Amino acid sequence: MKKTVSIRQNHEFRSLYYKGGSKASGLLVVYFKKNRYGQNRLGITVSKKVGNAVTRNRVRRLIKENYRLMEAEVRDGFDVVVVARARMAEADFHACRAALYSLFGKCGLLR
RNA sequence: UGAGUAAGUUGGGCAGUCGCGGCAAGGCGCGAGCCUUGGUGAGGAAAGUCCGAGCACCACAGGGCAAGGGUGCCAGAUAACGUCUGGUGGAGGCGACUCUAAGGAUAGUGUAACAGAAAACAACCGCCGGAUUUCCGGUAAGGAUGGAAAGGCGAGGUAAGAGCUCACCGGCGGUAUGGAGACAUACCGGCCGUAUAAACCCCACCCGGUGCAACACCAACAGGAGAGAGAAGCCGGCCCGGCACUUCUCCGACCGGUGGCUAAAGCCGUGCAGCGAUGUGCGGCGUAGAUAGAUGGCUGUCCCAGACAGAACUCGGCUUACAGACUUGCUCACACC
Repeated sequence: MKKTVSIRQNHEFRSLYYKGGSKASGLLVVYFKKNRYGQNRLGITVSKKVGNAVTRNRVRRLIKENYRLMEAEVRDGFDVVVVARARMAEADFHACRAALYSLFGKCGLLR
């Protein structure tokens, strides 16, 4: 199984916000854009509005884990950034999973 | 048993399963890297970044003074501290115990709103004496104001009063004794104008600045500087010279890579010294090191249903947040013997 490649550079995030498509729900916002690497890259943004360091870590892990589990069903060749909104602080695994599937579906990222 | 007080420990457990970061071993690959196995992987506050150190660079390179900042009862502990320990004075509590920014008001300056006559060379009312009515003098006992009113309270004394005199208490100064010291106790003296120094200030002691995004090394592109050679391009009739080309060296240095980066004034047990902080001997352990940032998800199960909260160079403290569970010492009340 391939490891999840992450997006790191700030300019890449900004490029996605500026040029990519996006869909939002109450919990999450997804930005996406076709890239030229032939594989997917994931970036996760959790702002300080969500909570303290522990809460942000938990949210980041939830999103990462859910993405990992559904990665096989996602079309290749996209950069995706998932932004957590404030309400994610109270969300559990299943809520996160539902939101992520719904948004990815709307974005046309699922096979 | 109840109430309290001080100190300490712990900070969901177990099983299955899917994952993540270092490390080690083995394997595959020219290599970048990949795979397998093993072991390891957040806190008591990791937090706030408030003090003190190590370490790094910059500045000064010796010393003194000034400025600015900090500390402020005494003694000790410590690498150091604004921390800690043991004391002293003061405050609170029946008590165990707790709290205390606790030098100097006789170096000087300032301030003390409102009220009040007066807030520090006190006379408004009152009281007493003399004039006789409107004034002069004495007086801090009483009234009234205030957070504070000229040591407190009682007696003597007096025209009325007053530390004017005396006893006790308090404060100040001196002497003696005890103590390492802060201080304590006793005696003597005169009765000495309050509070405020987290007001200026005075005194004593201490202090250079910036921080791991420090700093060191490796380094691509652009750019800059220098050196050498050439018969060969351009300017030129030719030489010199200049420009361009090529080679080398140096500077520079984004993104990036490596180091710094974890063994440390370390932790556990125990003996000795000390009231204690702590020191020291012996034995054992050697315990995260990421770089967009690793500790998580799911399922089952148990219980008292899980608080505050996430390492980012490293230590010693302080401060703040915190559900619950547990241990020990001591105090008070009640009951029993």
